[in-house]
Amino acid sequence: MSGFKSDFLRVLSERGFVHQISDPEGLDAAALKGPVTGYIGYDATASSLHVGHLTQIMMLHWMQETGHRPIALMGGGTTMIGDPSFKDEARKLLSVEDIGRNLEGIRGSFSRYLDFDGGRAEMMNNADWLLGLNYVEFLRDVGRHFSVNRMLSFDSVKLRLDREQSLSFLEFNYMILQAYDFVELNSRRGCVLQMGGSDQWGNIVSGIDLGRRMNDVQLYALTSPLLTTASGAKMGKTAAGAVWLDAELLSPYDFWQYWRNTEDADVVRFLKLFTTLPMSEIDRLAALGGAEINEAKKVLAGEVTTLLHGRAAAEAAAETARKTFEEGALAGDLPTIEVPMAEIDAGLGVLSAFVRAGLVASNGEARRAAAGGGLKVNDASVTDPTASLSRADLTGDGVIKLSFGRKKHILLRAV
RNA sequence: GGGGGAAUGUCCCGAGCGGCAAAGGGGGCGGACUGUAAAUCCGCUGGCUACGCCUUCGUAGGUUCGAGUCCUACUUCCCCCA
Repeated sequence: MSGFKSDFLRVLSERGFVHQISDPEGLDAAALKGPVTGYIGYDATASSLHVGHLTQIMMLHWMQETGHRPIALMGGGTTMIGDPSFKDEARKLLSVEDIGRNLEGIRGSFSRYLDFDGGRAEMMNNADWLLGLNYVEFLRDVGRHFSVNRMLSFDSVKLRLDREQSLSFLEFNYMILQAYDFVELNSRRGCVLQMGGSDQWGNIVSGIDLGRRMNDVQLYALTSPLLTTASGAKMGKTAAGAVWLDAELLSPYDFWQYWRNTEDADVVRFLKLFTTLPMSEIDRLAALGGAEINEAKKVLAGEVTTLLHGRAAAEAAAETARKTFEEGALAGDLPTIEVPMAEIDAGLGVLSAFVRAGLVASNGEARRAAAGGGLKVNDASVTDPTASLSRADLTGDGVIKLSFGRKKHILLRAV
């Protein structure tokens, strides 16, 4: 698997980013000869990227680190269509306004990982060339190179066809547009590599074929493995939803916690993929066993959070976690909600306080959680569901600590 | 075009003689054990102003004291024949 001569492929390979490469020797040689331009596309299906995208972002990061030129391609055009790959049903079409808003949200995340100064990296948007296409012209220039027979044979649409779920003509075109993007980037920027998750293989290879047919150029594909945790769950999902990169949607503290709670079996793999620590350091951490592996998890959480939110935010998160979990003390910068003092004086029910804090979804859930011993007010279990909070529950700092389970804590601040 | 079957708790799979808030899994959450891990064991897994009330079984009607369960039409999917 290794034996690559270029820094670029050697690093990606030893850190576990490589699933498939279309022409490993050819790409290795190209990367050895000089700077290679490569891209990854991101569709604007949500207002923020999440942990599932992080692998792809790190690949662009390493590309730049090893002396090449990454392009982050915003899918302002392709998001209008929606990628049907491996989806069992069509996704709802997003409005133009939503797409625009989502793109804005996504853009910000990249600056933490890529240095855009002096054209060392670039952000582009396929809306710039896709939206103005002339239909008939496009069909004659590009469409004629695609075989429907072949497109129907791809694994990515197999699920849909097997279930005889409708695959609309709109979605069917996604692959063609993505292939066209690749060729367009090749013409515009000399881009010869497209990377992506393993589910993108078919789409990427279509672009390679199209490049050869239209312009007789040699393009390359590199995909990363689909990430799951050691126990088989998809990466980046928690009870609360996706693990967002945008601090507005997921606080740095919660982001840090997500990594801190990594399963033992995943720690080394994640250190390689999601941090920039040198391999020697990772090897050292990998040697930790038993309870000591918690140190490795803290390093993991610290490094990943630092990359995304900065050193200060990472240290604050680590400190809050230390106080909360290791000292059992009340850390002042836990997530906080504000409640008017008048409501507390009026006797705010414990159950509704937990609902207000967003720790549980309903009074009923709060009631059940209390019955199961899962609710705590200032570290004391709630046994009476009809109890109310009062001024007397306020700690010295004027807050009440609400805990659901051992890991979720919210401060209720009276104002 | 003809014939047969199926849609269940808005996470998924899946049982369901006309009395059902609806079996059982998975997943998730909580508890115990640990190391803020995994594995294991236990509990919970419609809503509410809560010994009662309200809303749920593809959609819309109907029969019935009462329907997820029976009838009709429609929608979507699966299988067989042409």
